[in-house]
Amino acid sequence: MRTNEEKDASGYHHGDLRRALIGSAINILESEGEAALTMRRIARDIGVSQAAPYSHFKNKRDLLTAVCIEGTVWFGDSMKAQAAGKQGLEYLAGLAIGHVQFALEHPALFRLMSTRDVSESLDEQGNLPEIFNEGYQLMLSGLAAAPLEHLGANEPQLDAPIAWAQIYGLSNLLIEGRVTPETYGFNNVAQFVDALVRRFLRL
Amino acid sequence: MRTNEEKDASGYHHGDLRRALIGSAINILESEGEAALTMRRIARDIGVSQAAPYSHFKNKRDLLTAVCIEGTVWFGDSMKAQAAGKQGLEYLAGLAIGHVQFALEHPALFRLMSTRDVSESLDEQGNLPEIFNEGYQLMLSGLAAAPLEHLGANEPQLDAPIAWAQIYGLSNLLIEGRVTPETYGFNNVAQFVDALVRRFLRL
DNA sequence: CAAACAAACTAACACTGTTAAGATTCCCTA
DNA sequence: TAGGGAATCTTAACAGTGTTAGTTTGTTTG
Repeated sequence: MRTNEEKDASGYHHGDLRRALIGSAINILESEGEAALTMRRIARDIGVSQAAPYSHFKNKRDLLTAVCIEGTVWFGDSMKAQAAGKQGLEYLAGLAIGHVQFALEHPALFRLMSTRDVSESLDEQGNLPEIFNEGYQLMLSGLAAAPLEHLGANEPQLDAPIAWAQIYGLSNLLIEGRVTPETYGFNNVAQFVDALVRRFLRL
Repeated sequence: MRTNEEKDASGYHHGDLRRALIGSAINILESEGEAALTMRRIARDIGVSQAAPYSHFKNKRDLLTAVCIEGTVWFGDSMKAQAAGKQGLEYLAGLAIGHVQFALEHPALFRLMSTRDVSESLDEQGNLPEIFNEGYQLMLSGLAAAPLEHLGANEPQLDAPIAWAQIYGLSNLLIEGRVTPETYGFNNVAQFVDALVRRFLRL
C-alpha cells in the first residue's frame, strides 16, 4: 500500500516528482529570484533530466501556476495567523498585517502570484480564479466582523474593494521599495505597517 | 548645424536609432505584451541588425529602463490632464483618476514601470529613482492643496503613503482583473473608479 | 510471465541575450 | 581638402532557454 499524500499524485520512478518540482521551484524562487527560475535549473537541482518536468506539467506556466496555488495557502495562513484570537477591528487589522507580512517575507512569490498570465492559466484549467481570492474572502469576513461605519455609510459594498486596494497597494509599494519606513520616521517595517493599517482602519 | 532634439543623442547612420529603439519597444509592448518584447524583435522591426541596439544600450534592462522613463512622462501627463483646472479635493481626485486611467490604457507599460530591477538599473546609472516618483510628487502637491482632515488629524505625514497605496493598489487590481466594475454594479470602469476615488477621498 | 502503460531519458529544434571582430560612415582637424 | 579617429552598424558565434519527438526504463496488471 502506498500512502498518497494529498490526492492521487502517485509517484512512480522518482517517488513524487510533481511535488519535488514545485518544491524546487519555490526554493530557487525565494533564494535567487524569478530570473534564476528556469525549467532546466529546476530539473537539474532535483537531479532529473531537463524534459522530465514535462511529464507532469504541460509547460512552464502551468508549473508556475502550481507554485502560486501553493503560495496561496501560505498566504491565507499568514493572514489567519495574525488575526487568530482577535475580534472586530483588531481581527481585520490582523488580516491586513498578515497580508503585508507575507508579501515582505516572500516578495518573489508574492510578485509571481500577482502575475497576469498565471490567473489566465487557472481559467484555462477550470480552476476558478477564486483560488487566488482566499485573501479577498478573508478580508470580506473581516469587514463583516468589523463594519467600518466611516466607510460604509452609503454604499457598504464598496468597502471591500477600497480595503483591498489599500492593503494590496501597501504590500506592493513596500516590496518594490517605493516607500520605506525610514522616510516617515519609523525604525522597522512592522511598526510602519501597523501604524498605517490602524490609521486607515481607524483603530 | 545639427538640431539636437534633447541632449546629445546624435544620429549617425540610421538617423536616430536610440530613439527608434525606444519607440519600437513601446509599440511591441503595447500591442503584443511583454512576452513579445525581445531585443531581436525590436531590431528586426526597425530593419537593423540584431546587435545594433547594443551600440546604444548596454543590455536589455537598460533599454527597458529608457522605455520606463518615457512612460513616466506620459504617466505624469495623464495625471495632470485630469487635474487641470480643478482645485482642492477635485484636483486631488483628478490626479488619482488620471493615475488609474493611465494604468488601464497602458497596462503592460505600467506593469513594466512597477518592476523591481528597472528601478535598480536607474540607481546604477545615477538617475535617482525620483524619476519614477513624479506621480508621488504630484500626489503630494494634491494633498497639500486638499488637506484631508479626516485622515491627517494626528500624523499628517502618513497621508501620502496611505493615499499612494490606495491609488496604486486600485490601479493594479484593475489591470490584473482582480476586481471588476460589474461585481459592484457599475457598467464601465470610469464610473467605478470615479466612485471609489471619491469615496476614499470623501468628496 | 507477458502485455500495457506511465514516467523518465536522449537528442534535437528554434529561439533568446550578449559578445567579439571586422567593415562602414561620419566628423573634425591638419 | 585629405586623412585619422571615433562612433555606428553587420556578421558570426556562444551559451542558455522552452519545448517536442522518439526511445528506453520501470511498474502495474491480465
